[in-house]
This record gives sequence, structure tokens and C-alpha cells, in this order.
Amino acid sequence: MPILTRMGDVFKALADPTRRTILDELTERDDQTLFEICVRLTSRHQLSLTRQAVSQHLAVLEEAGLITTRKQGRYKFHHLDTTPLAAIFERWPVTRKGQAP
Amino acid sequence: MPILTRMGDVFKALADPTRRTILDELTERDDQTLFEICVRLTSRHQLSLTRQAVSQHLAVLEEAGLITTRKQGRYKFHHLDTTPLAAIFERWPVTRKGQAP
DNA sequence: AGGATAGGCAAGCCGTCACTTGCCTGTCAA
DNA sequence: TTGACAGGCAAGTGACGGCTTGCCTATCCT
Repeated sequence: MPILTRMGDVFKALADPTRRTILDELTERDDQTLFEICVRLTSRHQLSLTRQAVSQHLAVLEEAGLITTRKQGRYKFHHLDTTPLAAIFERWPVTRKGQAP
Repeated sequence: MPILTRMGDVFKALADPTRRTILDELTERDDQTLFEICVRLTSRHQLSLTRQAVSQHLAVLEEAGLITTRKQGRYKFHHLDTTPLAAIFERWPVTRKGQAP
């Protein structure tokens, strides 16, 4: 798994609303397993998805560098990593009101 | 054209590499017309696209609130607006090294 | 050992999206 | 006023993405 992820992968990963919800879930509670994420997606976000669907979403997020995984026994924990998002602001600086043009 | 744009529209707009290149082009030189953007996409980014293709891309970007348009005679100028990007960081704070956990 | 649990692999379906093609509207200059 | 220029609308096509289904591997607990 390459440390340097392509910028397009980050945007592609963020393009799907389910994947954004997964990031929300990991923001609130980090280092969850695949099944934990499945359960919380259905119980808290009214999303009924197959385990494989969530697994594929997690693969996309990992390829984008937005999450890292850690295997421990038969469990695989998913850790949120928001550092790739910083590249967005370096590319297009956000102009807030009161800033110099 | 609503001022409040859906968050999903922003990510959908950023998902396409051509649209990201258009944002780059407007970052470097703001308030360009459709034809100017077409020319600069082909001459500076080796992208050969139809005028309609670029027009549709601009429509997506405008719907996402990332660009605003201003009609003047038969010209239509496109102005970059990066303020919708700020919502990304408010949603998932970027943790840089040296920050408190 | 053996069943239950956590996860992976691969093929197939269907909707969405990017792009093209063709034609139409509005504006400016000679 | 007529042609050239800037842009818009709409239908059609091909490819990619999200999701499912079915089956397989690995780890843990009696």
C-alpha cells in the first residue's frame, strides 16, 4: 500500500455519499472493524448495505489514503486519516471574507 | 441558482479530473469565457474536448457553487469561488503532526 | 476437531456519467 | 441585414461505478 496516494483517488473516494458517511462514523468512533461499521451504518444512518458493499467502500477509502488498516487476529481495524484532505486546500486556497484578494 | 449548494454536489464536481483542471485554470486566471477555457485546456493541458463537454463541466461546477457566472453581452465569464471547500474541513478536521489528539 | 465468526475474491447487473453530434438562440460588426 | 461569433438544448452512446450473489480462506472458541 503506497504512502503517496494519487490526488484523484481522494476525490473519487469522497464522491460517494456512503463513503462520506463511513468517514463520519470513523470520525465519531475510530478503529472499527468491518462488521462494526456495517452495524452502525444500518442502525444509525438507515443504510442497509451488504457486508461486501461496505468492504469495497473501505477498499476505496484505503486506496485513497483516507483510512489505514491494522490486522489483529481475525479482526481488521480501520483508522481514519484525514491528512490527504490537506492537499485540497493547498491546491485551491479557500478565500474567506476579510482576506486580501 | 441557489446560494446554499448541497455538499454532495461539491464532491461530485470535484470527482472529475477535467473539472479539477478547470478549477486550476481559473485559479491561475479568473473570469474566463467558455471559449477561453476551451483553448487553454487544449493548449496548456493537452486536453482535446468539445465545447459542449466543457460547457457541461462548467454547469456542474456552477451547480456545486464552485464557480459563479456573469453575463456581459454575448460573453459569459466564469468566476472561481472556493468557499464551498471550507465545509470539507469543518466536516473532517485535518489532523497535522504536532496537534493534540 | 469442528463449528462459528471475520473477512476476501470474482463475476454479473444496472444506473449514472462523460462525451459527442446535431440543431437552435442571441449578440456583435461590416 | 447578413454573416460570424459566443453559447445553449437535447438525444444518443459507451464506459465506469456501486451493489449483489455465490463461494472461498483464516482465525477463534469450545
